[in-house]
Amino acid sequence: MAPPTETLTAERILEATEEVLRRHGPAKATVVDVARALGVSHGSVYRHFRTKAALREAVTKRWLDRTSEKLAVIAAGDGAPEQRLRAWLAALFEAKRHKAGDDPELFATYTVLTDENGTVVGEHIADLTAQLTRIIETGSASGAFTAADPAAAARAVFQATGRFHDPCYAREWQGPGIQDEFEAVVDLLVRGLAA
Amino acid sequence: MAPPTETLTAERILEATEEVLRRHGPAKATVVDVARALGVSHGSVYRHFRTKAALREAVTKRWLDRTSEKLAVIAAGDGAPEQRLRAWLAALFEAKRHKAGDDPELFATYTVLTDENGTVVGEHIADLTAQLTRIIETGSASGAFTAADPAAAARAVFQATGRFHDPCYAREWQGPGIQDEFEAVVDLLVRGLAA
DNA sequence: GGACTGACAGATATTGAAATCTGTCAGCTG
DNA sequence: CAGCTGACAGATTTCAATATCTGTCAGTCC
Repeated sequence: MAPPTETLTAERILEATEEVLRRHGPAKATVVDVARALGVSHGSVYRHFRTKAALREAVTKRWLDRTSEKLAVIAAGDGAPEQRLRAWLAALFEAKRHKAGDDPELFATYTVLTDENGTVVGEHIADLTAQLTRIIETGSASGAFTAADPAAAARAVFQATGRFHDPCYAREWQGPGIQDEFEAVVDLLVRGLAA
Repeated sequence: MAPPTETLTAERILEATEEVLRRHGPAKATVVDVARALGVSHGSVYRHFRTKAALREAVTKRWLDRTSEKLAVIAAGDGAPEQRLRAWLAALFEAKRHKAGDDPELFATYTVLTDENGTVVGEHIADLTAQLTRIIETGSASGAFTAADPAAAARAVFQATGRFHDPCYAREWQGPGIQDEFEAVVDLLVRGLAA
């Protein structure tokens, strides 16, 4: 299948694993499939990843990191904090909704993997919350927000918008009123922060 | 098992069904089991409920209605709207957390049933949101809240607190910081409503 | 004659044997 | 000798036969 005469790296294995997951889904994607896609024996894959779980965890981390990086650009922007907060939340929602709507099967795969890898997801959430904290801190400094504890406020904002980024709500992201609902929640939260 | 010489009512069937669900769990609870528990043939159960799904739906509705009724008392109370809102949300969270922590198996059963019965759950949510709307309307009238559209605000509050009542978060309700997180979100929302 | 039964057909779930997969490692290969 | 292979043991999954369940209805019993 793939060019067999090329050094086997963790990166190439991850790429092949994503492809296998895309093709077969999370339930039927095996380490043997990954090895076959790479034209090597499955023993070679175990040289780079101790277990199948570790391999899937690494794929999950890659996926989540891609989202983090995109949002970090917005968080580090230089607009008004309130606008940056709105843009950041909208981008998070849009990214998730887009993925879920575009390729529901792949999104289901992604959801299964995140369910298996609580630790990696926890780190991802910590990362996103840290980005939110920075936005709120900027706002507190400029007087746009009045948050005694920006980190706590960031956690509250993240949790209160869960309906618009948590995969367990994915099937509701295609409904008609969803955009209005998103804006209503964000307005309420921004008003609470600015109070 | 049960006294067989007594008229068979929908109510008695529902009671027996709850018991069977409690004992066997949602996957293994059959109509035959329910009939056996009542000392009748399963054909008799089908005289009162057209399908197994309808029977399970009726059980689900009963469960949800019990919660609605308890909360309606708080919603109709006569304290300050802000305090009533806080009390209502706290009662909703406490009720769910208590059920989930007390008897996780029964709660899992309840979760499976609600997943099957989207329509009934939708009505339940509409009911709860209507209660919230009434609280917010009172607050708008008295000047405690400034909500242009109380129904929309109610939906936003309900959705923003999903983490503290939606069963998909049940496993996180036992964690240590959860009470603080709940209060942080409620504070933020109340500030937003009062702004 | 209205409430109930129990046999039935088709759908669904259970079971256990066979196939596949995971993870290891001694040995091959370049 | 570093990287890879492929055979292997134990765990997991698949598959098909078997059993159980759902929903109906003609017939029984007050």
